[in-house]
Amino acid sequence: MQKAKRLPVIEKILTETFISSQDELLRKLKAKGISCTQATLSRDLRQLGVSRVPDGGGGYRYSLVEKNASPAERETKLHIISVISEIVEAKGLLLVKTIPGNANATAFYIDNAGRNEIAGTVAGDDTILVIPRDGISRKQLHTCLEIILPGLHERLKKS
Amino acid sequence: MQKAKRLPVIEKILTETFISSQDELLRKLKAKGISCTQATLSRDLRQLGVSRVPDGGGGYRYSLVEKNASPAERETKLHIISVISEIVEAKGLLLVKTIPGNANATAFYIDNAGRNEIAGTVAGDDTILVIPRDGISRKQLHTCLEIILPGLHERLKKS
DNA sequence: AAATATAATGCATAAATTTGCAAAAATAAT
DNA sequence: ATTATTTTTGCAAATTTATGCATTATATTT
Repeated sequence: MQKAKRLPVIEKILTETFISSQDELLRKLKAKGISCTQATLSRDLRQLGVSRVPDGGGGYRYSLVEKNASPAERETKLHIISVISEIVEAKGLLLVKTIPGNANATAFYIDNAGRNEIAGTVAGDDTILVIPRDGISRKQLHTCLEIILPGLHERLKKS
Repeated sequence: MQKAKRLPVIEKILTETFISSQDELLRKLKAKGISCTQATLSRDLRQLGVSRVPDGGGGYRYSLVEKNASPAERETKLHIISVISEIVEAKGLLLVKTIPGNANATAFYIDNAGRNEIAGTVAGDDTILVIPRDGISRKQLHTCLEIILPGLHERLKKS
């Protein structure tokens, strides 16, 4: 089971390289010491929300649309991550704690990540309640969280 | 040869309907009286710059990213079209005439359409020079123009 | 208007992607 | 700790998409 380590690597490769097929991605992963099958990549790409767009010259490329957003947006993501102090799970919900006054901006960011796993959020001043959609398991929620805000797992406290 | 009438219809269908495969699109087209093969659609979609994105729930959908832009953006397109008075071809270039003072905004719009066929533009006060990339035929240029600013063909004067 | 060059398409086939199913791995529950 | 669940994956098969080639229709040139 190496999905957790594979996804971030895939994201990285996609933002740095021009990839036009899953087999090509497969080779790039192998080169980085990660091995799986193309079928697995097909599933990963879908979960990551990767789309395939015409490259404007005969071919196609896989694109992590959100990541290809403006530099300002990436900045925001880093900023958001830096502002989160702690994450707690309770009653199947997620409590995200931020430094005072930053809950709303953070909640907005989470809402706009466009993740199907999250039903919605409610934010106070320094705390956000993230409500998962019915049928989403803790595991799925964690993976989702890792996708929109990588590296936060470490700050996650089990209740 | 019905590509010219097919492309706009495809665009319309894609903006109005949730399409998840080329065959599905094929059927929708048939229903509208346009018939072709899946192979042709594959080529059309690429030319239109249609991408395939995860729908957030197990499947994929074809999406005309630029069209799915904000209402404000569509407004802009309509506005741009309304502001163009005439198009003339000369020396393999395209001269787009606008009402006074609107050339720059229009040129900006054309530049940002992200069309590979166009090398660049130069705008004065009411005239834009559109420079096609080498190897692009007049036909290709026309199709390209029709894609970014539909309905303008009628205003095109041959030199 | 002929002749020549381009572009559009279908057909069949190749290539790429997705998916059902079963086994292995990981997580949660008792 | 064991047992029961859920998740991850590979494999092979099914589905979907792309493409080489030949043909017909359009456009350009002379």
